Amino acid sequence: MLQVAAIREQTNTILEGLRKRNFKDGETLVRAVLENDQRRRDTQKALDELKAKSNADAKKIGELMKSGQSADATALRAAVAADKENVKNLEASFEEFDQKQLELLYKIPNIPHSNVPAGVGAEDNVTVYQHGMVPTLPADAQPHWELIKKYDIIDFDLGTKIAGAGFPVYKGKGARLQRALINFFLDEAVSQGYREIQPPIVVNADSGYGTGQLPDKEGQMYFVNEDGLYLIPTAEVPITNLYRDVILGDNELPVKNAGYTPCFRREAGSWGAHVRGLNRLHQFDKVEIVQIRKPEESYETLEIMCAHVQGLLEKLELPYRKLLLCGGDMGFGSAMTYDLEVFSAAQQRWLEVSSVSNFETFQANRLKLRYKNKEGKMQLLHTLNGSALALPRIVASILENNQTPEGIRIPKVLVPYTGFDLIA
RNA sequence: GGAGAGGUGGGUGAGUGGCUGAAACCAACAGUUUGCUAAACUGUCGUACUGGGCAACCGGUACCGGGGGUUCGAAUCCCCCCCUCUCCGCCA
Repeated sequence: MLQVAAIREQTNTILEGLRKRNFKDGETLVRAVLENDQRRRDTQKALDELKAKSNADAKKIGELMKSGQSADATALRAAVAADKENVKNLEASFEEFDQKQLELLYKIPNIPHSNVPAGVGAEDNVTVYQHGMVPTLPADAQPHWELIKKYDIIDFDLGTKIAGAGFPVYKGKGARLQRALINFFLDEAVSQGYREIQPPIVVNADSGYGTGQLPDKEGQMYFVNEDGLYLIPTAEVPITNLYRDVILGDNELPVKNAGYTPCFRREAGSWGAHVRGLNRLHQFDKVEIVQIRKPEESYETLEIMCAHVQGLLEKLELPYRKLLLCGGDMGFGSAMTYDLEVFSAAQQRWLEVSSVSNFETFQANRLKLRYKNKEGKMQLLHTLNGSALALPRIVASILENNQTPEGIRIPKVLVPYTGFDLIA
């Protein structure tokens, strides 16, 4: 969430940023924040002054009683008791303004970085890099949802039977391929200096608010009502929340964590034409990389993280393109996002396999994640994260792009992990 | 799930209803001294919001697991919740 001070002091910059995002209610919300902020501060001032008076009076009563002037003490006591009612009222309205402020701030998305192109949707994203040849497949090439049946490696019907649609069962070499990819991705991350983390895959509400899934995406997470826990939609949530309410020392920075987790998404209302097979699931596997950086380093880090992901795709021999998302297509909390898309030959489509984002202070502000800078001043840190990588669409692409008359060819780099080089 | 103990500043840990935003020690930081390292000594050493200077600063308020309550006044008393530890039960 944005800082009120920023909204107050750089109102025009903020409004401009929201317009770039094509965020409709920007003007209204910002105005409401400013108005509420003023009232909140006025109330606090009045409240603080009244409390200061009461505190002083209370102290005086103690002194009077000690020196035996109990008549004076009793009189003063009555006066303070009268102030108490006012304190209560002021407290109540302050509470209201404070709560209102949070509610308003929760609704305002992050401000895009100046390099982010304007635009309203996917068609305005900018392709900044493209790599690899789009393979030409034989005329009888099949999409992955056919291939998985042909080779009996992923079973949607079984998943539907034991859980529901969107919960596939991986079998034999299909399961082995999953494990190979997870291990490969983790090894690659560790070799780049990331610390491997295995977090819980359920989180409490505080964590959901910390990284911004709540209240924004309440209905998109599975919720365990009995215990008040959410199934994580991405490892970003637990791994970033490790640093909720943390003040990091200079020697603890930068933070580079990576973790594999299953991810759970309800995907309510998002099942459309292009979601067959592995393209969209309720449960999938992902290795996530998370970095926490000083503000001045974060954009350089964003490029480095992107390069890491691109390296993975190149090692897997997949043709991909790198998109710089336009203002209108970015996630709520992001200041700049690159999407990486792999070309799926059999579907003739680009599939998003990774999203790498710099959140600047947007998450850190909610998380209260800070450090002391050289001048000894407390400062919010920048958080970044990226998928490195999400498995299902990678699997889909490998299956489709690498299909041969003999079977599915496994990328060389994975063979040590799978123990086989062909799914036949 | 049952019984008991406990949750205080980065850590250990004191705390009588007003003199406590909180002792002491350790750690950290700055300085002094010593030929270096070390030691010793001195000082600094929570966070948030807020008012003013609109900068190094000064003031106010709040915070001693969280939330309520009693009281003129609560870290200290009462209630609820959460968490940790020990023992028992159950169990991968």
